[in-house]
Amino acid sequence: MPRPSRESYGDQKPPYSYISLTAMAIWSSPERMLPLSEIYRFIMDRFPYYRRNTQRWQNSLRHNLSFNDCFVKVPRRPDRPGKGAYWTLHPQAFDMFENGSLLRRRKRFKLQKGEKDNLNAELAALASFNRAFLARQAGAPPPPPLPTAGLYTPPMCPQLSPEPAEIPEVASVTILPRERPRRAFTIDALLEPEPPRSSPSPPSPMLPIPVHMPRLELMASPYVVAAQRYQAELLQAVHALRPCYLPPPPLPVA
DNA sequence: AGATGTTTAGCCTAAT
DNA sequence: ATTAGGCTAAACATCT
Repeated sequence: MPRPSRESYGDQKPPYSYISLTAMAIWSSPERMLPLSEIYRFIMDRFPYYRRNTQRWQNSLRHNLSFNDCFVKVPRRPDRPGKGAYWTLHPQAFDMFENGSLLRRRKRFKLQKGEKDNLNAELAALASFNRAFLARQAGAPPPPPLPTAGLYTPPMCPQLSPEPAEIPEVASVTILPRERPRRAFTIDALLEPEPPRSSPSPPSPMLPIPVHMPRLELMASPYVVAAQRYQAELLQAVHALRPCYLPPPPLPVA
């Protein structure tokens, strides 16, 4: 059976739920996170059906983003102003779909109360860090250009092939075992120098999970990695402003 | 003002 | 019959 092409649904409604469509969009992006407008654009580009009645389905999609724990809202980094936050997938939500099929979910992804509280605390700390950074910047001369002024690429985030694989397609995705964030998301913790890295630990076993997605390797926690990375960049800038008060910037996460 | 985000509610369908 | 997932509408809040 030939695999259906990207546009094969034509003006017909594709058989994917909004959750699936949103997951596809997020997955297709190099950073594994997108602002709402980009999610809309992805869906409209690939599925002509959604070029009509935009108000209706976009309302539904926003409802899904807010309602489902599988989507995580990441505050924008302060040097990337714009409307709305970035949306990403919760790393534990990757096996939501039965047999990896995007056509049907295995079960609703629901975080435990404590997990949700922790996540919210992390993200709130991140947001307040951003506010503190902007406030500091407002009262000081602008910092030197940040090292990665262009496209932001999380270090552990592998790139898709330049032309993203057709979506959906059967592929094997490897999920790295969840690991603890190296730093807590508190201002104090972020202002501490990064602890020395121990010798590399032996590779952990991979957990192969078949899903209908482009081939890629997923890190444990995209938003955590992304957030840590940009906080490191911000700290470099802050350090340049107040060199006598702050510890040296963390080592580049290469 | 318009875009974005949150929440509640009701209806439908499929699975259990 | 009950439950869960999905879709839609709508009211409201917040942000740019």
